[in-house]
Amino acid sequence: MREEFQAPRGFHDILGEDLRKFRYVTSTIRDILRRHNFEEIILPVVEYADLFERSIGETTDIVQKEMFVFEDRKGRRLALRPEGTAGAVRAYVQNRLFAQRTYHKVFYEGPMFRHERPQAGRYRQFHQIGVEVFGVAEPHADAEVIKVAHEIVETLKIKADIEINSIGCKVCRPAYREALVGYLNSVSEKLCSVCLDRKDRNPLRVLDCKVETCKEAVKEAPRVTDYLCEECRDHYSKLSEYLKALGVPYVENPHLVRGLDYYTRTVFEVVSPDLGSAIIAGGRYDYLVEEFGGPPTPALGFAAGIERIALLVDTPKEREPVYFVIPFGDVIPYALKVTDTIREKGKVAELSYRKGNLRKQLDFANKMGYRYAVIVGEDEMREGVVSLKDMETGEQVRVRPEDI
RNA sequence: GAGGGUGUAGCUCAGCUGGUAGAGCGGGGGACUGUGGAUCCCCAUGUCGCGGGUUCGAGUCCCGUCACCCUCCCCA
Repeated sequence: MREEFQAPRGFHDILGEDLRKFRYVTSTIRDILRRHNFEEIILPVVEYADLFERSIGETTDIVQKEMFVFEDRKGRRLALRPEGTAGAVRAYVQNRLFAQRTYHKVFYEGPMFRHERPQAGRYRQFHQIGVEVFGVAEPHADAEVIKVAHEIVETLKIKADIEINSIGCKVCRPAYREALVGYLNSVSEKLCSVCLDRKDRNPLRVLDCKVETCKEAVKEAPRVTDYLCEECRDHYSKLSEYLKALGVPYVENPHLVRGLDYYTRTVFEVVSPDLGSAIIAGGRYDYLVEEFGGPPTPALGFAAGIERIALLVDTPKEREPVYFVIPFGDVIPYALKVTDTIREKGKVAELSYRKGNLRKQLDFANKMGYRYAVIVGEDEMREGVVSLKDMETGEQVRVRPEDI
């Protein structure tokens, strides 16, 4: 019996042109992070499920219906990570990084898992690069983190808008929440059924609703920014000032709230108008480290969705600097040696295993996008040289293999 | 989780009211073993996503299922 397998729904292979784009995106981002002096950490893909439940929030969709949860042999509940921040905070506390120095800048890269309906740019296994800054309360850290996000879209030449907001802290959010719920009750007949439910459980998210009548109803709603306490207001206005100083364009979106419970003060999204969704998003989470057993430690970060970004980039189309060695006639031992010599010089060389006349061989090299053809015929062998042809310019010269 | 659409060669797709599978691109070979992006000729593409049903007969109709795409929800 022959059975053909398929990858499970929402899980996919990344190869060929997609992989080229993927690598282009990740290496570009990594290079930006390197210049900002972020330090890499590699985090486990599996954590205890309640790590996410307590940080992201019990009532969020991510926790309620999108986590891959399973039990280990002792019946402990484990989860495939749906995002990176919770694990990063856990690692920060568990490894006592707070004891090493006053602040830390780290980044992670890897797969995340959410059990949701696949769509363009949405997978059950997707990949993120995330950055976190631990131990800095001041808004210039916020500005620099948002600058990194901006640099990413700029460098990759992606059209995107940066939206920012502040959702306050322990001190001011309760009062705002109360005012908001009061307002929402007064317009409840205009809200969609989902929002009626949200109104009591997580009222801030009503502001985010895409239903037209809700958007309309929410226009006159009290604004978080009007309810911020002294410190939060100061933080937010300094952030704006610093972003201007850095030349980072942004728009204030008082309805931006983000879905995860751990955020405080600054939240932001980098939204692609072409995709209609966020490609990078993050914010500040000043209480999470403490909630996870560490010392009180303000922190913030963001995550960038690699697949979504890859949908928006064009990779530069260049010939790979590959030396394609074409043996022609009875010259295999010599061609083997020539290929090896080129590799010893640190260049990329491939000995052609293909059959056919020279025309076909060159045609093949051309199709593969190789930059150089190294023609090794009997004439060349006799003289101890090769004919090196630049496939881009068409120029051809005779050189000794060790001079390539 | 809800709604809708699609699934035929490696890719893009055609295939009428049911009668036993096609085109382009790509691939391989040749014209043409010593110079690529071109032209011409030839060749192979296949459990028609999978399973079941209706029928003398199903790529076509019906049901189920899986995957993908779109919208909603949510999110990177």
